Amino acid sequence: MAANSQFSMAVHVLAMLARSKDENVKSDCLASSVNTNAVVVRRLLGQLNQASLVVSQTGANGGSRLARCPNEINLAEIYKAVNCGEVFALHAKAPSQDCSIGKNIEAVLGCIQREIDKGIAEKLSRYTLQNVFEMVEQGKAS
Amino acid sequence: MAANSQFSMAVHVLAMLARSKDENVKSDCLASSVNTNAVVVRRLLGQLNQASLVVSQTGANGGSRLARCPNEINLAEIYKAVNCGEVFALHAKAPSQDCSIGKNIEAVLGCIQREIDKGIAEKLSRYTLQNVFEMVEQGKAS
DNA sequence: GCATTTGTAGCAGTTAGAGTTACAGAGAAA
DNA sequence: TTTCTCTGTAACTCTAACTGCTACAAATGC
Repeated sequence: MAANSQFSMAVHVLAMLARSKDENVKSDCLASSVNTNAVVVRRLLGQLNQASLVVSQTGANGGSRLARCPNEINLAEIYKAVNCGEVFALHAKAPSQDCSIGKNIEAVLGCIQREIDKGIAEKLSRYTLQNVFEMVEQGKAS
Repeated sequence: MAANSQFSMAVHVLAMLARSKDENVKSDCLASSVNTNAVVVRRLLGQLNQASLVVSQTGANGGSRLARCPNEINLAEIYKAVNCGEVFALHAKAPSQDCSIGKNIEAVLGCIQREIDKGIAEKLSRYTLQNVFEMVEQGKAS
């Protein structure tokens, strides 16, 4: 499966930023906690920046920080920021239009897909970054 | 993203089998409707067979058919049969254990992940293959 | 000016999946 | 029994996507 670990990495990074409050955190520092390369983190921060979740600053004493309070950011926003946003993909190649099923299956699946995606967003939106941060700090997983 | 179109293909194939009732359908026929290769379909049918959703027969007049009535098969089962079953992947490489966040984030994310996956399964289980088949036949997407 | 840090381009390595060919084995029908 | 038809599966290539890395321009504080 498309092991999309971008979301996990994003939550991890944002939790680090939540811990540092208004202080800028360098991509190097984030990268070593996530255990990856600083460039990978900066690419991710670029996406989070486009979604208005973080603010970055170049230059000496630069780095990134949250654009909003941790309790004003929910996981659905994060998911949306880093994901194409579909649980499952529709047909890679269009099915045969000569077949009654091939002709209509995509519309039906698309409809179901949207419903599931809405459900995911709804569930994720119940968690704020603040909630996650607190769970992590308390070392409890629920 | 991990464009996992296996689920779409599986529903497509199973809908074709639902249409053919107890008659065996050849992988060639399924492949041409899905617009892919027969071997790809047979690999998928192997997974569906392991999940007891279809029965296949080798030899002349062989092929595949549903193992159960279409109204006794729901989409959650199909999803489970072809998917690793996680919305998002956890960290590819374990995060730094020297960081309080790195140390606990995986447990927290794992917990959230399981909750979301349960939500997806719950929503998918509301649709039977029969429902999908009828929607496709009627050419309506809801 | 100088040191530091981001943003981003460009490249190599890895992985997952799709598509293809090939062939052994099962099973119906003559 | 032989033959014809299918499935199951292995092996290979191609492609797309992601990761990791180096490099460097531009921004910014001192």
